[in-house]
Amino acid sequence: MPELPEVETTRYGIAPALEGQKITALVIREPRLRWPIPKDLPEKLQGQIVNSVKRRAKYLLLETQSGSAMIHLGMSGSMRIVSTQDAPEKHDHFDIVTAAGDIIRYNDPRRFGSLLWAGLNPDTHALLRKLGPEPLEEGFTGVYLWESSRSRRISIKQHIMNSKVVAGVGNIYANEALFMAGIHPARQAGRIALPRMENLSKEIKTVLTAAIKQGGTTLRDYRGGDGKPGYFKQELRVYERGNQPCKTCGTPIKQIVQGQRATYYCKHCQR
DNA sequence: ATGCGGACCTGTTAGC
DNA sequence: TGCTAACAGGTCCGCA
Repeated sequence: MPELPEVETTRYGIAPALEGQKITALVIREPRLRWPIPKDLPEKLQGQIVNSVKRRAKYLLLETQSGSAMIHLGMSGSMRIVSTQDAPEKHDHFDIVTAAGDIIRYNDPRRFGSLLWAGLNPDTHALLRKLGPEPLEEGFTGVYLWESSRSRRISIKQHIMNSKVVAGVGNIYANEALFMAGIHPARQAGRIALPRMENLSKEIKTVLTAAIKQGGTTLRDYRGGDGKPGYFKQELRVYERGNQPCKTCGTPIKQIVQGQRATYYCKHCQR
């Protein structure tokens, strides 16, 4: 499911039930996520007040006085707010219960997600320390992207999907941004000139911002924290459109595999 | 340092 | 209709 816009949509959905609220319990039903949920996490969280819900890359950070809980949704995770009379369903791996009586419930069929503890300065956590800049912040620019790619022989698509380069650009939005920027996804990152990198950094920001505005992209079963699907799917230009006509020129969209991930592009519009 | 492939899981769909 | 294989929104790790 979730790329950056979907994680951001989830953040909007769950923040009102968490911010300023006291956590009365963390109920774990299945600790075997990508990394096991730490055994001492329930006692760490119990009694803590959530000051704010933030996002770094695709991690949600629940900030409390003593540190932050760090949640990743993996490929198939989602969170929703339920109440005490709602029985847990299949793959509902943990609940965060608040003093107001809300339950923030985590569901993840593939269990690629995680729930970890990050301490008082989450940026120093091993999983966050090496991340590149946030794509929607000022530190991510065409100059940065250009400098980060000199002498790199990897394809531009794999380069922008590398979380050390920029945090949180996943497969859907990498495909879409490259189409919007008119750049062929297989082009070597180190061979793209600065003006085109300026263009690409802008399109990454534009496509992510537009997707957040639409509540994310619902492909199969994704729902935001408020239970609504995302409406960005109708805006997709190339993703999952193999053999269908390019919305700009009509040429059939090509589908290839790069780094074991599906890539879609228009061979006429992208060079 | 860089790049590649494998690994972790379950559910859905395409193909025979 | 039913079985099997391929594929799916992520990303870390180990090896060459």
